[in-house]
This record gives sequence, C-alpha cells and structure tokens, in this order.
Amino acid sequence: MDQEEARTRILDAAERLFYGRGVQAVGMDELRTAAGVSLKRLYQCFPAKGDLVEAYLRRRDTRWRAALAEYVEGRAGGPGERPLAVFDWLHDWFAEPDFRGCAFLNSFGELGATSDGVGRVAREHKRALLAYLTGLVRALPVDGPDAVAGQLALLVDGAITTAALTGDPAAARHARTAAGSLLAAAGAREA
Amino acid sequence: MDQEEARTRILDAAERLFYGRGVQAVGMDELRTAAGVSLKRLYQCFPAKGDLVEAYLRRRDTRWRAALAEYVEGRAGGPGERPLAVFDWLHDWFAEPDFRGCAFLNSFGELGATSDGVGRVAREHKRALLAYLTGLVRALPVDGPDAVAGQLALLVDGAITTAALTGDPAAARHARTAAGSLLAAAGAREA
DNA sequence: TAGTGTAGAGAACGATCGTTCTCGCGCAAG
DNA sequence: CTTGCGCGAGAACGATCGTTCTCTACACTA
Repeated sequence: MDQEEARTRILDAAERLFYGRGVQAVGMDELRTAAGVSLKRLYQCFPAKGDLVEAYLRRRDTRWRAALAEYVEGRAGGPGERPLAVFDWLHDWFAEPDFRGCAFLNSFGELGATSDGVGRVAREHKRALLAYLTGLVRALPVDGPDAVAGQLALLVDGAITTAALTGDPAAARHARTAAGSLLAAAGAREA
Repeated sequence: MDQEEARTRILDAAERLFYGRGVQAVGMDELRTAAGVSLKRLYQCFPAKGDLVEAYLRRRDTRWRAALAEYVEGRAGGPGERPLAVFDWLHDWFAEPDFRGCAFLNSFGELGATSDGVGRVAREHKRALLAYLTGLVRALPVDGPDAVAGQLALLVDGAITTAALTGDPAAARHARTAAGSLLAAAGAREA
C-alpha cells in the first residue's frame, strides 16, 4: 500500500469517527482498525494524535468550504440569491443522516482549552467562512456589506448548532428567512 | 461538614473545572482536591461522573437563565428594548475573563454522541431559552412573533460561539444590531 | 470507659489511553 | 541462495482514568 493511500484511508477513518463520536471518544487502536492500516504506519504518517486531529480538521475545512462554494455557484441564479443559497446548502447538510454539527466548534469545545492547534484551525475556518460571505454580500448593493456578512455568519453558526442539538433541519430555513430580512433591511435589491 | 455544603462545594468546583477545561479533561481526583472533599463523600453525593456532569449542567441552566432574566427585567426601559437587552447581557458575559462559550453546546459537542443525558439537558436549556425569547417578542406588536423569536435564538447561539472562538465580545453588538433589524422588519414599534 | 459507626486520607484495582517495541514474514539486491 | 530491510500484527509499557477498598482516627452512646 502506498504512503499516500494510507494517509487518505487514515484521514477518512478519522473524519468519520472523530466527527461522529468526538475526538477523545476514539482511540488510536480503533482508528487503526477502521482505517485498515498498521499501527506503525499510522504513527509514521501522523507522529501523534494531535497531528491527526489537526490534519483531519484542515482537510475538512477545505472540502467543506469548496462544497459550499460549488453549490452556491451552481445553484443561485443572480448574485442576490447567492447569500440565501448558502442556507439552502446548510439545509441539505443538516438533513444528512450523520450530521452532527460543526466539526470545528465541536472540537474546539472539546479540546480548545487544552490544544491551541485545534483553536487555530477552528478560528481559520470561521474566518475563511466570514471572508466568503463577505465576498457574496459585497457583490450586492447593500449598505455596510461587511457588517451584514458578519450578521449572516452569526446566523450560519446559530443554525448549525441549533440543527445539531434539535436534529431538525428547519433551523436552516429560519436562518434563511432572517438572512433575507437582514439583506432587505440593508437595501439589497434583486440584482 | 454538612452533606448540603459538600454538594455545593463539589458543584462549584465542577462548574469551574468542567466549564473551563472540558469534562473529559478533568479527573475525579483533581475535582476532589479542588472541592476539598473526600473521595468517599464525592461518590456518595454523585454515584458516577455522569451524574455530576448532569447536575452541574442543570444548576448552570437555572442560574444562567435567571441571571439573564434579572438583567433584562432590571435594565430594559420599555418592552421593545427587552429583546435587545438580551444581547447587552451577552456582551457583559462575553467580556468575563473565564468566558469559554456555551457550556451546553461544549458539553454536547464533547459527550452528546455518547451520553444521552447531556443531550437532554442541552436541549432543555435551548428550548427554555427559546421560550423566554418568545415571551419577550410576543409582548411586542410584531408579525409572526414565534418565528422572530426563533431568529433571535439563532443570533444568540451564533454570537456565543463566535465570541468563544474569537475571544471578541463584539459579536454581541453585531447580533444586537441584527436583532434590531429583524424586529423592525417584523413591524416592531418602540412601545 | 468500652463499644460502635462514620468520615477522611489515600492506596489499590481493572480498564483504557497514546505510544513504542518485538517478532516473523516477504521481497529485493548481490 | 542468502542477507538484510521494511512492513504488518499485536504484545507491551507507563500513565491515567473512574471507581472501590482499606485503614485509621474520632465522636457519640450505654
């Protein structure tokens, strides 16, 4: 087996287990079994569990944001619908059977006080998300686009945590409605 | 030492340590030392760690919501300012030096997949918060007060998680601005 | 005063954690 | 063919976890 394939299989197993049950609830031995990789290989790919956690979060960050951007790009008609399409994508995500909230907020809540690496990755993720939303809002004729983007980011995080706790994807629709009101209040016209 | 006092000291230590560093990062022995209580006493008050975690969360829930309600009651002028006062209270909370996000969301992210007791308490907390916000909004002449309250709840959760991650209490002000826009959009007048 | 029960201090236990070490097998080079 | 070398399988290690047990000291009662 290639070193590259081993990394992929380890990261796949890590994402499924860490995201589904929490980092501390999954031992390295169970992870090794799920990945179908020897313990030696696992430790030569990731010298410590913390490295694996950070790598898992980084890969998930890029994939998550790419999937969101691809959906918004392909779905939304005009620029005015793009910020709202974000919440449509959230709704689809929330409805997935293994949805369990934001991986970064969960990991930060679990390890943020101990590991600064987790906190760093989580902050970068949210900062990148805010930057993406800011780009979407700036393309519209709204007053104070950066402030509005920050408000949308609050709605996104609120919807994710609410959906995770209640198990109800409807939080995405409520957030979408609120986002529409905020954009309208800031003067967005259907462009 | 009284049994009642022992319970209080244990819960005080549990709240400080569990909230500050996460549940799994704190052992029963460290907790025993922090509480100044014998191990035997600790286990006769709380037969297992899970019981202590749930008790800590339940006490925090009642105190947290009581503090919020007291602030809103005493601070806000008219009923129209009450929903906004919620975010002022959040700002004060975020600025506290040991603020580390929502104890219920943190615990749920850490243990929600394993322990259903934690999930139950966290859901009850958020449901009670939503009910409180609904009461505040229903006192105003707005269209669809329940939907608006749900939107405010999204902003509250978003502000808490954002402030926890960035360490910046400004998230509360942004959320307050957004809440004002949403209330205005729903037809709230300064009552 | 002698006996009894309870509490505190901390050792001890079994389980599990992250990590490393050992062993044996297959393969490639000389 | 032989001789290393790298890999997989899993035992082993030290630490730590949640929980229980032991032992001692002391307050209260007859």
